Order: sequence, then structure tokens, then C-alpha cells
Amino acid sequence: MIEKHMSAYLKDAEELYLPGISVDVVILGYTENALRVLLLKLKELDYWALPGGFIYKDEDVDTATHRIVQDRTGLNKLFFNQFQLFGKTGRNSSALLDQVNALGLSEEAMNWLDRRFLTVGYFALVKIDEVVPQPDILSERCDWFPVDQLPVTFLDHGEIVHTAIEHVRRQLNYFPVGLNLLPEKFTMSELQKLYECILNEQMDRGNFQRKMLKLDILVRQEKLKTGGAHKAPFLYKFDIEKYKYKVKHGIGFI
Amino acid sequence: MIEKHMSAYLKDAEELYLPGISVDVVILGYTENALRVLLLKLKELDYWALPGGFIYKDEDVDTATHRIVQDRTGLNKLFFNQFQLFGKTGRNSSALLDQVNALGLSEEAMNWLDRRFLTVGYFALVKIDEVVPQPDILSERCDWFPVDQLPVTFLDHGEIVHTAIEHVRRQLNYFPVGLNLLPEKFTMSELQKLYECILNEQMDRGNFQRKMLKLDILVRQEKLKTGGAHKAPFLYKFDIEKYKYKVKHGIGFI
DNA sequence: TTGTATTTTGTCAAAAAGACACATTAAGAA
DNA sequence: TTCTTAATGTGTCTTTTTGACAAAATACAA
Repeated sequence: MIEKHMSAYLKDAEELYLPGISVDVVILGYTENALRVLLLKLKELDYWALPGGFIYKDEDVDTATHRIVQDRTGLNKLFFNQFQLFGKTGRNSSALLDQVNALGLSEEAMNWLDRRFLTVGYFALVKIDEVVPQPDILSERCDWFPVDQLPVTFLDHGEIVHTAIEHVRRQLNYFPVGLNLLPEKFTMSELQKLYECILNEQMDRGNFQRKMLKLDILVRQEKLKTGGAHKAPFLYKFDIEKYKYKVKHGIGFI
Repeated sequence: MIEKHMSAYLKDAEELYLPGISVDVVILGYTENALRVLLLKLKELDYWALPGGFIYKDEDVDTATHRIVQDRTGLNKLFFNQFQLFGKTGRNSSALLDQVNALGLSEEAMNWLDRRFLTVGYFALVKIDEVVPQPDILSERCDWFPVDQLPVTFLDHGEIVHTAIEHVRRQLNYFPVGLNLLPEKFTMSELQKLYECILNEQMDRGNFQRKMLKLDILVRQEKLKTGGAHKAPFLYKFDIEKYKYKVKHGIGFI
């Protein structure tokens, strides 16, 4: 199975793509109190891999990334950002090739894969409930994994995920995480839990609310009716104008 | 002149280097109250360019960067960090080629250069007075330029410099700027002026000193004897252990 | 000796952070 | 219906940090 798909996919690779470089995207979502990453289960292999692909010879790297994420998520408008090029030597698909070799890959495919690859790491922030994950041609399914409970990953993809998250954490003030990870309306608790997941630390409820409201980027909505055995919380939306301005200049939360 | 140098330099490029990708390094130094970047004046061309080069086929990208910076500065131990891959289409040396073409470049050199190039942007932090700048084979001299007074640059090198500085500014808490840009011993004023240059804002002298000392990363030395018609300031050194620990976890100044 | 420039240190009020408490309220249980 | 529970909305009090500014100290020059 996989050798046919892969051979077909890579038939004209040499002609179409920039050689020796790929894109891998850490697609992050947030739900049920956990930050999650979308991973693909490679067909007939015991690895989970980041969504990725190659760059057409006349394509911006950002454009390639957009195309890749759109193919996997169905989303058109999305927030993504490059965070690092991974450029160690010996970074190739030999591990994968070892397992696939016997299956008989076409010579073209072998030639394309059997070299050192650089990969550009991107991260994307998406609303999980808007995404319909699509496995690519080399994978049998995809799943969301809490970022602190990753399965066995292909090559250095686990490290790439952790690097992405550290990047987001350090520059939390400069990325629109709330806007892109939460639904349009959300409670203060939900926002707080998101921040706690990313920063990996607990915060005081009252103090979080005071500080967040003082940023002057939230608009309070009507009360939430549904819910559990407790007082119904307010819903909030972001004031998009103010929010985007603040994110650009550093939101000033941490 | 230049066409011979360039042809020689690029004679075996196709064989030696990863194709379509280069490294450019924003080498930053600090002196006379200004953050400065090292630029090379290209021979017979009206452009100043970042020190850069190509990556050997079996060389880590970080190693290539170290080699390039070492060649230009003479420094062996140095701090540097990757900050972005520049990957727009149409990014090639045609501007340069237009001017050089008539001079008669070898066919090999033309073939190597006349394609789209990705470039990996790195920044390095160096002590200016320890550096002996070395022009490379394609340049006639090199000079330090204040980062807010750049000359006309080759391709997008000006943009690369500004991107690097914004990167340093945002993550100032995570980079050892003081240790790598200042001499071993320095006054509180010097440290403050460095921070003011990077953050592009003035700070109160007393408050800066109070905050900086509370970080508990400085060791006070004896008084500075030499100097002008005023009270001699104390000298400080970094407590390397504490400093490195704090930089790793976020120094907590901004 | 006096003046000047700059450093060192301190003060004081305002703002922010941290810890915590108490009243409120929606839903389910008694 | 009333009570209980769990989470929310809000407030208070103390401690810490910030910001603005000023007085004292000191090295050199005139």
C-alpha cells in the first residue's frame, strides 16, 4: 500500500519542489483544558508525524505552509508563524526508509527521500471545533494529542513540538492565542485555563480577572444560561481592534 | 577583479554546498552608546551586505554559521542564535548579477547563483573590541554601522537586520546581551545605556540600578579610578552562574 | 578652595501584585 | 420548597514594585 502512494506522491518531486527542504507544522488547538497538537499516523509505520510537505520551486515558504495547513484542517483563514529551521546533519528519512525499503519504493521516490533534509518549523493556532482533520496520502488517520502526552514520533517531531510551545510561551504577549484558540465567546475561567496551560502555572482567579480586564481588550456579553450547579458566568469577546493593536505592541500580560 | 574571485569561490559550489540555501549573520556589537552591525562592502558594487555563506552538504547549519562568523571576526567562542528563515520567492542575486554579468562570470558560477535562494538569518553578539573584522573574498572592506543608520544594503539585508533586532528586543530576558556585548567589567551607566539602545527607550537612573541589583546577577568590584571630573562609578561583573541560570529561565528585567 | 558633572543612595506616593474572604447564584438533592 | 454544592463576582488588606525626584558624595578642574 504505502509504497505505491509514496511513489505516486514523489514521482515528480525532483522537478516540482525545492530540494532538501521541507515544512513541518505544529498545529495547536485547545479544548477540554489541554493544549493539543494534530499528528498524523503514518500508514504501516509505528510513528506519528507532524503535518508537513514540500515547497514548490516558485512558492513562498509561507504560502506552502498555508497550503499544507489548509489541506489538513480545511481552514482557510488562519494564524501561523515560523519559529525555527531545523538543520542538523543526518536528518533524513532513513528510519522510515528502513521499514519501507523492502516494500519496493520507486527509484524516483528513493532518490528524492534518501538525502539530508532541512525542515522549517511553523506553528499554527486553530479553533479545534472548526477543524475537520484530513489525513494526507501517507497517513491513515490523524488525532489531537495533549502536548504533554505525545506518542512516539517520526524523527525529531517531538522535539519540534516542544520547541514550538516554548516559543509561544516566551512570546505569549505577541501572539493572538486567545483569539485563535478559544471560541468567539468564552468565560474568564476558560481564558485563565488556557493561559495556565501555556505558561504551565496556576494563577489566582480574582487576580487574573483584575489584570485581564485592566488590559481593556475584552467586551463583556450577557450571562451564560446553560451550565452546571453553580452561578452562571459572564461571557466575553475580544475587542478586535484593541486586541490586535495590543498584540502587535505586546499585550502586557506577562 | 570581482568576477575572477567570484568564479573561483563558486567553482565547485554545486558539488560542495546545499543548493538554494545560504546563511546570513547579523553580527551585533555595542560601543560608544550605539548598537552596531558588521557589514561588508561588496567589491565594485554599491551595496553593503551581511556576512554570509553557504552550508556544506554534511555540515550542521549551526556549524556553518559558526564558521562564517569566525572567519569574519576571528572569534572562536561566541554567542549566536538563529532567528528566521527568509523564504520569499524571487529572492536571488539577479540584482548583483545584472551588474556583474558584463564582467564575464564563469558558467559554473552563473548556474549556481542564478536561482532562488532561501537564507537562514542568524544574529551573533560580540564584544567589538575583541573583533578584528576580516572582509571576505567578495568584499573590499567591512565596517560597523549603527543599526539605525544603515547604508544601502544588498537585497533584503536591511530588513534582516531590523528583524533580528526586533527578535532580540522581544526576548531580551532570554539572551545574554550584557555578558556578550559589554567588556568584562562595566559601570551601571554602561549597562543602562545598552538596555536603552536595545529597547529604544530612556530609563530613570536610580530606578534602573535598583531593579538591576535586585536581580542578583551582578557582583560589585572596586571603584573605577580613571575618568572625568566627577565621582568615580563602581564597576560590576556578572555572576556567571547566577546569570546563566536566570537567562535560561528568563532574566525578569522587562 | 570652589565649582561642576556624575554617581550613589534615599524618600515618598502611586500602582500593581498576592493572598484571601464573603456574598451570589444556578442546578441538583432532600 | 428548601437546602446543599460548586463555581462565580466582587471586595479588602498587605506587600511589593514602580515612577518621579532629590539630597549627599566624590573626583577632577579651575
